[in-house]
Amino acid sequence: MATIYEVSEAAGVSLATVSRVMNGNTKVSDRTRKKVETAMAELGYQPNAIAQSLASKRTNSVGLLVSELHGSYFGDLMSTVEQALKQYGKHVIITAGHVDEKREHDAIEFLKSRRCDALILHAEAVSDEYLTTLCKSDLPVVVINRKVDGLDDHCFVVDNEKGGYLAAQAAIQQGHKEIGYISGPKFKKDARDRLAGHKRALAEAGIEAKDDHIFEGDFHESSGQEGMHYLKQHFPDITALICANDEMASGAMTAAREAGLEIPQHLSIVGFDNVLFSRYLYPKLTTINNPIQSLGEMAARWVLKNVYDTKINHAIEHLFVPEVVERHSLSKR
Amino acid sequence: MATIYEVSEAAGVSLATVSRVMNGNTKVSDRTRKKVETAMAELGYQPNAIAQSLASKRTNSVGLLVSELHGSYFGDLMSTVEQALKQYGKHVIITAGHVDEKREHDAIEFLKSRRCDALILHAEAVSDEYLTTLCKSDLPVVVINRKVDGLDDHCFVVDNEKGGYLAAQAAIQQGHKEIGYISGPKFKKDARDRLAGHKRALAEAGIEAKDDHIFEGDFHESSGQEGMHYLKQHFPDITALICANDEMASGAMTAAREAGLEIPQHLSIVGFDNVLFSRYLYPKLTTINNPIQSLGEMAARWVLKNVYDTKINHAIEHLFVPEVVERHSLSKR
DNA sequence: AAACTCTTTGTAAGCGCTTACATTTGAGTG
DNA sequence: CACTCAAATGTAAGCGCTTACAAAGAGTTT
Repeated sequence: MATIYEVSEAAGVSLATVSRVMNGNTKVSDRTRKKVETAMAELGYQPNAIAQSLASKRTNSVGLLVSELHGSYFGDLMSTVEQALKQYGKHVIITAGHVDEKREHDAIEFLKSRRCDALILHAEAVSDEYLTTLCKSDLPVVVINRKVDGLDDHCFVVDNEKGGYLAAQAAIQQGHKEIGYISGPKFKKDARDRLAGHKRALAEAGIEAKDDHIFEGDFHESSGQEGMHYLKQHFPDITALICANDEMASGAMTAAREAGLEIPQHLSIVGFDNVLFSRYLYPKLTTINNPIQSLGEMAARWVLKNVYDTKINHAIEHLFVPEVVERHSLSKR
Repeated sequence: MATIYEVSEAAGVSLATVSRVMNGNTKVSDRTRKKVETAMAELGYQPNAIAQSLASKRTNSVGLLVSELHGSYFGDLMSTVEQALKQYGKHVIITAGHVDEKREHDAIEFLKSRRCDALILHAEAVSDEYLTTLCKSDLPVVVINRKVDGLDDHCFVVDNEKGGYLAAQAAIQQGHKEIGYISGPKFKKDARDRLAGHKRALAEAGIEAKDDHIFEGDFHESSGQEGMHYLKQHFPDITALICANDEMASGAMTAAREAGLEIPQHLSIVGFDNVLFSRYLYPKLTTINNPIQSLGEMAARWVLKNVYDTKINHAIEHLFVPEVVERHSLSKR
């Protein structure tokens, strides 16, 4: 593999000049530029990004931490972030934290050791303190889908409380009064917020929020099934079920059907997130739009603007408001 | 950020010694090791992976090219590969090629410029020649889900022809004779192979393979819907529909239902891939297991063994055989 | 105690680039 | 034609590590 040195020899110029035509920032006369470019082409020269990074202290790569590498939600996130950055020649290095404190921590350390120019974190398990320290360091960091007090400028969040509120409200407006809820794990802030919104809506409508109508799941399909079993067994009179995400809603639908309940005739179901597959469920899932793609795009823009000084016209927003996506799994009581 | 130099000063040893305790390959006395480790801890030292890579000519990262960053299929692939490599301290750098020749090419060049130690490619658009040249270079390369003549040792594939055969056979065994088929895009080898298997099964059963019973989709959900519309309109008498992947099967199910067809009573549907969500469709999708995870794991093992000299016990296989996954979307004629 | 091993540690030369600074070039002046 | 001054190019010092090789210790043996 040819090095810059060989190119400089072949072109009869100095190392510095070759470097200059590569980076295009300083002036080089047309004639020498041509010479260098020919030499590069002849040698099939490809700059060594590692060496460039070491010398320039810039890797042109941004680290992205997600919880999992699979699943619609993270797929959408990764995809948007990558697209947005690639447009400007920046690359993402993706790692998974698996919602485990140590693994998230390790993943972040890995990204730091790779000398990413910035970090975009969908961190669920590490502490607020850790994130705060991280943001205070000179490595630019943004946090997705999590609000940390004092770090507002670094956080991109969706109003989960409002989303929870909207979901419940939608059910209430359809005349439902006995409403079950399958929550996400309570140690997660977004799960708590969604539940809080849910309760607020019930309270406003004068419906008593019974704690045992709430089943705590883990955001995975299987816990949606478990939740459905639990609710069906203990509270056969519920007419609507609200799930804190679409995966659990899908699980609940399966379980409901197995129990002989038709959706939405016997039981209405509302999800949350509006992941891609929610529209392919049967019946198509009524859900709350979680603009994860917008979050990802904003985070990417923030980085482009604040780290790479890219001129971006769009304003940068930090709070996103969810909306109800009406489909077919919710109907009149 | 502390450097190795500061650590060496703090510990009162030379650079080389610090490097030695980091890499743990050469002997260092316990006493100095302790001293160095303390110094590291005190300074919060974190090795600069970039500098390490430049000096050692090894990045401990392997490049992974996928077509998309979203979708179950690639999610599963990325996830498995990452897990397998992480176990041994190796990392993946993921890029997307978007099934476009230029973009795939660029993505591969990017991975090369990042000096990955090896490449795992799910390349669909670049030419066989390009891949062959690549494999001949001194950068270790393996190819997933694509067989390139002469590169057998580098390819990990599933027997798509057999899969197509099995899907059709399953339908035939249930007494179906009028069978529709929604194919993947014909420029893709795997799509062609699956279709070839399909035709072979029909031929063996003495069923005429009518070309207009075959709709060419693009492996995406929407083309499944289109295919269903087309078939329903032109060949209302088909009783079974085989789709070249699960996404299209899901689209077809939606379209079928909208057209008033119940599954599997009016129409049986068989998919291909057995992606995660296929079991959450309603009815649960009968499909062909595409062991993409095994492919990913094998590819990772190959790299560990051949590039990193890791001692791995398991044998490395190159050809995987698909199986029918019986669920509820296929029933007797 | 000298001679000889085998370990442990240090020295210094890169790895392939970038970039501050110095030097050269050459067009534009009076 | 000597004289500026800006533009183009070159020089060389790193960036933070690894690693061959040299040197120094620490035991052993005679």
